[in-house]
Amino acid sequence: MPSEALDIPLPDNASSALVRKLGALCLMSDEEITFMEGLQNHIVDIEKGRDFVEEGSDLRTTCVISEGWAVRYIMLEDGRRQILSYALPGDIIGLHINFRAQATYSAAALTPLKVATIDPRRMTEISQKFPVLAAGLSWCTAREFAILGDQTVRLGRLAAPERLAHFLLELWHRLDLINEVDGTWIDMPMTQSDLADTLGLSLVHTNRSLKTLRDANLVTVTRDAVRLDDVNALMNMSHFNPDHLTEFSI
Amino acid sequence: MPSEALDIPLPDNASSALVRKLGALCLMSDEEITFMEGLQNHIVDIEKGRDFVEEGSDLRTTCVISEGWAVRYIMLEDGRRQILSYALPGDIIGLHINFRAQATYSAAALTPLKVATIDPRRMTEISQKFPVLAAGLSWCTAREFAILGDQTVRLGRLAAPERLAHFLLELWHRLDLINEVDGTWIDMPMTQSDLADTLGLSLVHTNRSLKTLRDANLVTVTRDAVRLDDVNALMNMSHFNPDHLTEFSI
DNA sequence: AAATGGATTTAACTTATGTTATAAGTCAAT
DNA sequence: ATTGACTTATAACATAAGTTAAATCCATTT
Repeated sequence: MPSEALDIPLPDNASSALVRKLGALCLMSDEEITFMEGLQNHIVDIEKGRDFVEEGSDLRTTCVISEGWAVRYIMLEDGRRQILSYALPGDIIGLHINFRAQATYSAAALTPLKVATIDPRRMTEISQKFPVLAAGLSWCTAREFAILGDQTVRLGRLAAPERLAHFLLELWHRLDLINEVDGTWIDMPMTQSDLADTLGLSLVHTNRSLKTLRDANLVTVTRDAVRLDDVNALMNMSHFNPDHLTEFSI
Repeated sequence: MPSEALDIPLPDNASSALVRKLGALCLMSDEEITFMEGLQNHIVDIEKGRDFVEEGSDLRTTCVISEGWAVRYIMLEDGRRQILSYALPGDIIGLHINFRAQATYSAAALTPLKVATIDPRRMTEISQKFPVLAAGLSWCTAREFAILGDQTVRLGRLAAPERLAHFLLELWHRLDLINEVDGTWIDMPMTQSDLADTLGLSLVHTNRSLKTLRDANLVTVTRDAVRLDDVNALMNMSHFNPDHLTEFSI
């Protein structure tokens, strides 16, 4: 209603995930929406499991996730792997790569992926020409930092079942923001092994922790989804602070 | 030499830590240096131990560390604390706070601190008017992300003595970049309890890990400093990848 | 000089998590 | 249907890390 009065079109479902995400927090002009959509006209398909950023290699492309899920991760020489973050639709990988020659992480497709690849210099262009978009991207950056902060607490200070609960809640909130949840069901395209590498646990202990939550009637697990059966209990046990994410939802 | 030929003054020791840091990677014009220094004309002193950012409270100030060390941290209701990152001279806390009402972390002074407080809108101004400075700040952001990524690997996948070695190496490299190391000596203004909250360990186990490194002749520890006695061995045991930081040192 | 309080160090014990092994479930390809 | 590769589930055992407690060390104040 207010948007009609102001003649500013709210980005609809036909828009890219990034524009929908940014549209949720700032009123963009037609010109800005058009520019942002135009940035993403080069879409590539990436098959499930494929690495599309490799640590140490030249990184000269900004990737906007259009459809599907990706992970950023670091692999040690001895095979240990740590997943750094999940990139969901609308998320950006490599927003800040000016001056950077080499990627400090790898990225892989957890599902079949559609990615808009953008010349990072065009992102810089945004800051100069479109202050509202620039603020939107700055907001995305702040949000990334908040998510990484929570990830640090999770790994550093939570016990295994707490970590799992905390992570599921984060996913749920993030997916909710982009309208990809169905009630308290969450897609789980990753294997328990991926989950282990996310939570800093062994595969076996990840499975044990999942069983702990199941046995406490906190979650229901199916092959490729999880339902949060008691969100409050999960929040309490894991000290999850939704403010860190919902701050970013207006 | 090249800088004289081009009539571009290299920022000297009289400059702020941030300008020195940025000067190490991009050639700034006189105007840019002056602007950047002018931004930091409001310096406040913060006593050791004081909290100067509090999670949940309004955050409307960007802080540039001018002298001293600070930590960003998150505290759980039950007293568990996790340090998210260290802010050293030249580092910025709250660079991306547009739209953000509330801090998602707290920050405290590890040492007596001199901090330049800046209206975040003036930082936005930079992006529009000074492309070189904007690129410099983007570089700072990318570096933060690389450091947080390493922190995630440290907490998620390294054993206690590995974590400690890895962290010490990170500090050493970061301090080296701002000329605050003396050989392989590193200042250690934090207590072992702070260290524990950094590494996601208990105080006792942090102390044990320190002893492990001491007994292996890898480090020498004094009251307020640590010497890295065998950098190569420390790098090998902790899988430290200096590229993640030195990428940022040209 | 004594006293105080914080920081470090170490020991003894408990617990959480990792490791190895094996079985069972699932899915895709034949 | 049958295989094979991957994934999930559990058990038994080993080890790393947490907890509690107490002693020593240090810096600061009295």
